Amino acid sequence: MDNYFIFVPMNRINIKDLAKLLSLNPSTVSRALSDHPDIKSETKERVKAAAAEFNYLPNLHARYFRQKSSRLIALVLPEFNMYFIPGLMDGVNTVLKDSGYSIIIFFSDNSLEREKEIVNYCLSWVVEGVLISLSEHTKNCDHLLPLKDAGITVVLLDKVIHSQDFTTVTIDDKDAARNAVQYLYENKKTHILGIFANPSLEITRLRVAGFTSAHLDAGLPPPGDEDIVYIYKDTKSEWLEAKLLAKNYDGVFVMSDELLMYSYASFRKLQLYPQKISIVAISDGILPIQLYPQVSHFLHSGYEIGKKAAAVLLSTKKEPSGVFHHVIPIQLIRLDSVV
Amino acid sequence: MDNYFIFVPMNRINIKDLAKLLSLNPSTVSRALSDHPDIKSETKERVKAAAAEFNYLPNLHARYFRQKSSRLIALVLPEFNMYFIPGLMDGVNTVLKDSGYSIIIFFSDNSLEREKEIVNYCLSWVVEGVLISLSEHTKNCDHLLPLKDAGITVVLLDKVIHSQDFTTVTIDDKDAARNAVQYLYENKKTHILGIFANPSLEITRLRVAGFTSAHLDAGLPPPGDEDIVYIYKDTKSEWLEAKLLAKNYDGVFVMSDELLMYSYASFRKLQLYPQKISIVAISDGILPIQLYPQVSHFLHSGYEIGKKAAAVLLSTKKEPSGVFHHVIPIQLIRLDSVV
DNA sequence: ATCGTTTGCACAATCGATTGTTGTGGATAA
DNA sequence: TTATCCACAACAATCGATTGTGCAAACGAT
Repeated sequence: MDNYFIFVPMNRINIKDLAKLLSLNPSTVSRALSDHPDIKSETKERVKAAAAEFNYLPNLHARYFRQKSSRLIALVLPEFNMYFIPGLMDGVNTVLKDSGYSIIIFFSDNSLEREKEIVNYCLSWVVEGVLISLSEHTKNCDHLLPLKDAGITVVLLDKVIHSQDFTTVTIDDKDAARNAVQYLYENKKTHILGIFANPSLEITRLRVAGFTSAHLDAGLPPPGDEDIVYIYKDTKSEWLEAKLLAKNYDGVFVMSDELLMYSYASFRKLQLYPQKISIVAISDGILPIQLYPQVSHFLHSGYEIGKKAAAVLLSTKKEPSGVFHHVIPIQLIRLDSVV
Repeated sequence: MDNYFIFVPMNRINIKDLAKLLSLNPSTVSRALSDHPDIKSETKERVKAAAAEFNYLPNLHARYFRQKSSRLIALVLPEFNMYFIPGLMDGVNTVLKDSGYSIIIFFSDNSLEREKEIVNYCLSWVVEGVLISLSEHTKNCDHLLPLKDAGITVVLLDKVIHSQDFTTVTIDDKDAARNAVQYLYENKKTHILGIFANPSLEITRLRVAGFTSAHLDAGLPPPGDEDIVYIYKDTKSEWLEAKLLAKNYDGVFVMSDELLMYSYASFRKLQLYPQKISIVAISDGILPIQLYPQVSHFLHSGYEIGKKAAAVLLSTKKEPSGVFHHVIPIQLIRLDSVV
């Protein structure tokens, strides 16, 4: 008298069960459900009715395993920030939700090692496409090549490294920074401090380049080392405040929402803004309108980048093509902060 | 002379190829890679070396298909808001990232129909757990029962409906609202307006209940219909402003970040805040400190809820247990807004 | 009546990995 | 010497769905 324990009540119907119920062959059931012309319509209806009645749902692992596809798109993000990422995800989801693809999401936590692990995961899951925003410790895209070799479409977005191997979707970082400075200059600001993130990011280097070249274009003396500050996570706000007071700045360029959030309190506390300086930022658009007074910015829309990247990925899958570097146009949002 | 196009360069190594290369049986390779005691260590090393050299990665569809599991957790969200969801995702990811599970994400777009579709997707993907925050049109959890029947662990979080069928993780909504009002009352505010979201949400009803009962506890007259406003997406701000001026309010309770964002401009524009009224909100904590002046709030942390829900899910999978309703403690963050 | 041609379905192989069972050579014990 | 056992791998079935092929019945044309 053994004891039998039933751990999982297997009440899940598969295609074989369904076939048995209908006295048909599984292959017939499969073809009926996918409207194969070989199956007469009466049979199709019987099969579909039974499938609905018994709540048959195909096992996608089995299906995609056989079909050598997965209908899975990986979204790989370096971290979760409040500003840019939500819009990006929204944009990606908007494009993919009705395409039959599901989104599998990974966070690299800004670690190259983890990014490599994730690449392996993507290969193991046989995903059909990868949307990736790189970690800040990633210096090249070699670790993504196995994806390409496996025939998996890869699109880099936002935090990218330009190369001839992978398509990218970004804003024109250099141009955005250049325009921001020019906008300040047009409003008679000539002493401009630039606040930037980690200089090892391509996105930072490009924005610094734009910042610098705009000075030259405007006939201003090029910014000195003291006019460009790089802020890391552990930078003390006192240090920034000293920089702010070191010169008689009349304009500030802030390269991201995180930095705007970080530095805004100092502007207010030192009574620099709006009294003495004007501010222009590059931003996703949410934070600047929440602040008081608001901040003019060049709109760097995560939503648009996400939408574009997902769309590019889908169209590349439909019709393979070469490597492109897509640039999302930016847009000046004029608010209070430049006078 | 036909033309042959090679669409996908199949350079992916599977376990059979590896076995052939090593003159071994696939089963031996499989056991070697998983350190089965039947395989001698010399063979194991040969196999592992070859696997590394040829970059062998297991096909997880095949593996999990055979093993009847998937190592996939579904995260189902009603929409993407800037305040609560990012923290929630961060919390979920923090717990799951090292557990061997991958996160597959779905957005219901606040549609019950889509939610049902997603349930089917979860079944089709044979996910091992579902973390779900319900859509605002969801009135009961019947559509989740198939998940339960299939033996899939389900945890409702934040936007939930309490029932005896599913475990939930929330804050004590009623208590949070009650405490908020009490806090205002302790600061001598006696004419309080409550700003609430869609009254069909359980979360709204609970907070309204707390709002009302706190009046009674404090000996205040219960709030009239005019003291409770429900704001939908298309509500005009003029309407709210009329309400704000209709009575001589000295306190306002705002039930969420979205509503705080929505109404804050009106408070400022009408010069009610900080001049005439005090504000207390329930918030994820980000927005209130960005506003100027800042807003005191009861911290409703998406991060904590996400972490807890994911942890509960994992522990339930390890050791199945009954239905629990977990409540995350809230915490008062005193900032400028109550005087 | 005979020979195609459809029509409609069954049969069987297959995807890649895991796992229960079987088999073999060598060492040890009887 | 023969029987027994163990270590190590090979063999084969299996998961659920898809898909190439085979084949009988039905039909039409000659």
